[in-house]
Amino acid sequence: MIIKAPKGTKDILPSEINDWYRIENIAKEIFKKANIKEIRTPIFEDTSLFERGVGDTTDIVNKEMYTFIKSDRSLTLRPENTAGTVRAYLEHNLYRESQPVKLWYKGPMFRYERPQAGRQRQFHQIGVEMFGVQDASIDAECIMIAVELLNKLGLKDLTVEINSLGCNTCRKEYKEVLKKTIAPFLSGLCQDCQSRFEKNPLRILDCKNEECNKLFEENNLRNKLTTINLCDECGTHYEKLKKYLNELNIKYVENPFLVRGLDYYTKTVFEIKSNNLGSQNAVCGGGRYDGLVETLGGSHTPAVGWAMGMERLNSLLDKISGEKIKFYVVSDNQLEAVKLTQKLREQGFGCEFDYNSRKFAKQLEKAAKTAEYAIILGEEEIKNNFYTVKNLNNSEQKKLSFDEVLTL
RNA sequence: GCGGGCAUCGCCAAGCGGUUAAGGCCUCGGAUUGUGGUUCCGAUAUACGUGGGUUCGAAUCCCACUGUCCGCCCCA
Repeated sequence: MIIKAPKGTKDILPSEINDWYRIENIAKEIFKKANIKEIRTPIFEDTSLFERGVGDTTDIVNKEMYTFIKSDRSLTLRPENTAGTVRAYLEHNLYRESQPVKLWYKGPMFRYERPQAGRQRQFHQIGVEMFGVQDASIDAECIMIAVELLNKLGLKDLTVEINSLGCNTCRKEYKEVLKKTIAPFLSGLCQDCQSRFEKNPLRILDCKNEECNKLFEENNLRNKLTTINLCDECGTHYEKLKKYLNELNIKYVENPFLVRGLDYYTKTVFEIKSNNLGSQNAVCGGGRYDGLVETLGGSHTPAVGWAMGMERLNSLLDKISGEKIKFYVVSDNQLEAVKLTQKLREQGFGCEFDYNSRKFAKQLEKAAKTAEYAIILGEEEIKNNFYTVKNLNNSEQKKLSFDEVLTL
């Protein structure tokens, strides 16, 4: 019996690795221009980091974490990387550096969920976190960078959705209004919504349950509840963000029901959705989390960030075909072949040689699949100290010296 | 956690109760002894997810399990 990769995990094979590099390379360029620095944090963290950070009413923390105990310590495979980044920001006193601190990361995340299209148990995110700026201009920059990356990757049919969840004060009021308005219908709502009612009533508006939806529509609840009464500050912040996005020519749709399932979001939240994915259609999600640094033991520090699902991105992109190396040595003398290979590699060229002294026809066939040029090194060449070089794209063949080979 | 679909060689597949279980791709070898990508020939030496059952007989019918995919939920 062959052991298979665990459910919801995938091997990334050599034939697809270039697809990953493409995303990473384009992202790195963009991050560099924006002066965003890379950070790498552990793949597992103290369980309490996620309980406190992500929020213990969230699905992620409630039922999706890979948690294990090792010598009396409860550890958890990171389900997302904002909490870990904030932890590192605090642990290494990054708040004492000049602000804003702008960080990016990429790596595997783990959530115990039922796998389906665009959803795995181990998946990869690339993300950005920016600390220390209250002004909406950084929310705009954050979204701008995400959009730039998606555009550079050549993605089409994307929709940027935005919303504001308000800060703690206005949200508290809004929650009361929500609860008052929904209370009469509570018994008709689904179980999830019933438990959300106390813990996190904001999420009720997000419910996709048919009966809940019916109730909402019959009583026009959604429209009544759409407008969160943002306090002055939050209202201005949101208006400012929209103004920036308009000026930056970033098209967006306001989605008042965009309520994220992570507890730490405040004010701005956004998602970028693709129409070419299945039901898991968010390629990018993020928002502002002004309270998180404080929740995790720091002083009040505003922050914004987003994350993208790399395999979702990949599934939207054309596959890149494998690259060829420069040279392939065709020879019936393996010793000379490997020596030439060594010399060429030392000069910085990709080179392979044929391990079997088989017919040149076979070797050439392999060469054509592997390389741009075949270097034929037979008795005659060795005796007279030259190389027969064949361009495998156009079949041109020349007799060259070693130095001439280097100019190819 | 709840629904639904699917499981035939490395990949794509035909087959729908009695076949030596097609075919294509890929890989490997060969077509008079140093030249590929086209063509031709051949090979991959018991491939029907697993375990039960029905039947004279099952890849084809039934059951269970497992895997996978698609939805719900949630999210990236």
